[in-house]
Amino acid sequence: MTITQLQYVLAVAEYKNFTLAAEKSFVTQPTLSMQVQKLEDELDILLFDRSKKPITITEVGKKIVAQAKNIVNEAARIKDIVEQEKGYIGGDYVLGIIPTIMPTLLPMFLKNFIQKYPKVNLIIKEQNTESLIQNIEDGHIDAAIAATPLEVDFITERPLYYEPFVGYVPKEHRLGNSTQITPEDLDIEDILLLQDGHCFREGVLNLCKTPKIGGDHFSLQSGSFETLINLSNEGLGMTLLPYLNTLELDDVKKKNLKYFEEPSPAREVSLIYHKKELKVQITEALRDVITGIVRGAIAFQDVKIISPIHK
Amino acid sequence: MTITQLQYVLAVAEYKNFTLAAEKSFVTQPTLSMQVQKLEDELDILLFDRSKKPITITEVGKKIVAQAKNIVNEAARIKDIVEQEKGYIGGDYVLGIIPTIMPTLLPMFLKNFIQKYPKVNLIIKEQNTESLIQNIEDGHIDAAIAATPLEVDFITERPLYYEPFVGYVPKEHRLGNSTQITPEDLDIEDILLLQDGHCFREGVLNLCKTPKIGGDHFSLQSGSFETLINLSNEGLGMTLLPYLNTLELDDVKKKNLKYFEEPSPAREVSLIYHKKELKVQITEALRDVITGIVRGAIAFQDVKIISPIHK
DNA sequence: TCATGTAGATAGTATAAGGCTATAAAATTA
DNA sequence: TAATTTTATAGCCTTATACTATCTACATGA
Repeated sequence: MTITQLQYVLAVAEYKNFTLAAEKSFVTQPTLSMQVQKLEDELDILLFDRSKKPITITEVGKKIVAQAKNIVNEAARIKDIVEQEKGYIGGDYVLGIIPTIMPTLLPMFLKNFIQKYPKVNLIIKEQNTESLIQNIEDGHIDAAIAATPLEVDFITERPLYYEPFVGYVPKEHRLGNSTQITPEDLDIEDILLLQDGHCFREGVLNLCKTPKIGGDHFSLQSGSFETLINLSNEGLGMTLLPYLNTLELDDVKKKNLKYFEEPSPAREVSLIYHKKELKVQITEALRDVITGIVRGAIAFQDVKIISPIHK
Repeated sequence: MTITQLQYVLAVAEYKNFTLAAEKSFVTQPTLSMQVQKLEDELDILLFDRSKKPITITEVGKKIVAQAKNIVNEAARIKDIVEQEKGYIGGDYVLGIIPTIMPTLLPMFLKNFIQKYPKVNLIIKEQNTESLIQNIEDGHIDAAIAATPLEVDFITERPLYYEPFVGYVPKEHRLGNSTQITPEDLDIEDILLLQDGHCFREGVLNLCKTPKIGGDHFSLQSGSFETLINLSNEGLGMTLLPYLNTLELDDVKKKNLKYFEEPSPAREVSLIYHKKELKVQITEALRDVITGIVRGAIAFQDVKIISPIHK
């Protein structure tokens, strides 16, 4: 039994296809097939049922795959330990970011980070929270930036900042004349929200439903806040913007912003990664850069965190 | 990097000697040396300082060794999973037992166990608690039977039974006429104890010192209770016997037994093993056999457990 | 001091492992 | 049934991993 064989098994388990698994493992299909067979012979057990299409994993196979994940992860940490020892910060690093954070946060730290750590090849992927979690589990993403808390058992969350929400209320709206707003002012019937995540829970906003417009169900898949603002201006209701998104608005639109009374509802934005930490130094470096930069940009005192998950 | 290489590194780390490590790994010294070198080359780091005698492990080496232990352990579990799946209960199984439990407990379950699981090659080692813990950490012992709680972080304890202590008091002794005794009756100055372990702590007996006789320090290294009884009969003081040891005494000696008032002080005897469980099925089988047999032999209700460790 | 012993490194070699290309076989899809 | 996709097999080459034999470095003691 070798670590390589276990990696091949993991690839097959993931892609349910030997040819594809071989490609992803950067070897030819026969090479991978042979190694998987060898392991099956050695253990004298069938890991995959090749008679079905797509290939299925046997019951023992599932247990072995789970354990193989462990082993491969732990083995990867050896390399980590060595790099940490050498003080080397470099190599590929895949960072996932959810769409509603990407456009505002990335420009703030990217240039700074790649200047400071030129040997790191940062690969950014925009994905929704669900995909991020899956990819972290599979080891395709080294860390991600998302709204927390997520309460996923294999994920470590390191809060980066707390970002208050700001109301965007056109003049014609029923709240158009108020200077400050409170969570109680909000009404599910005239508020526009992105589908991605933010579940405004009990005690704060209590709007844990699919956004509606009028009576029609209407969901904005990976829409931008720009779209929400435009819809809002069309009289379809008010909306909520994360604080960082309000900074780049033009003066006309800024006039429609209504801040919440403190404690302002806010989202917790965290760097998340697998509990079996890999590339620790890069993750720490990234966290340092982001918190250092954000510290200046967001200085709200009293916030109330809104959980992004639907229970 | 291969699992084999990591195993070789572990062997060198343990024996601090390449030749011996090679022997224990059942390969020749050059083979092992080469593989260790190859790993060092691959990681581009020195794991061992060969200039010193005996060999020392570098700082990085220590971290790598710790991680290698993890990996090798996790890899061993693969075999475990397969055997569990096949329902196979067999192979070598090394069980450690402390000297004060060995002579009474082993005869009770050994025959039964080897009949029930003929494919298991049970290897029994008598060792003190300290050695057992070390050997469990090093993977040389699969499980052990010892007095608990030990509070060792990498060890799982599974209590087997609670064994009360019984006083052995010769007629001439100051307590010779009492029918029952209490912990308060005991006096460090006239009690004979084995050095191995049992630390009678606050709240129960509070005799956490090296046994004395008269004023002279006198310690019985791995002595038997037989010796204690003989010394006691010589007028050197009373002693304490674990319940199971009292069953085999002759009638004359049995008359000197004084039971404690309930709650009787007792030791907790547990099956202990590494948290990264290996050979789970055998361990479970062993536990089943022992608890099944002991259930009949010990039926005390109210006991107060004495911790075996010195704080 | 010099022989002697002990421990680790090195050299040379046989066998096995792990990779490749080419191709066959099996199963699915058109 | 033909075409396509997917996995298994065969044959070959290179590298790894084991071995034996030997060398080197360093203690140790006569």
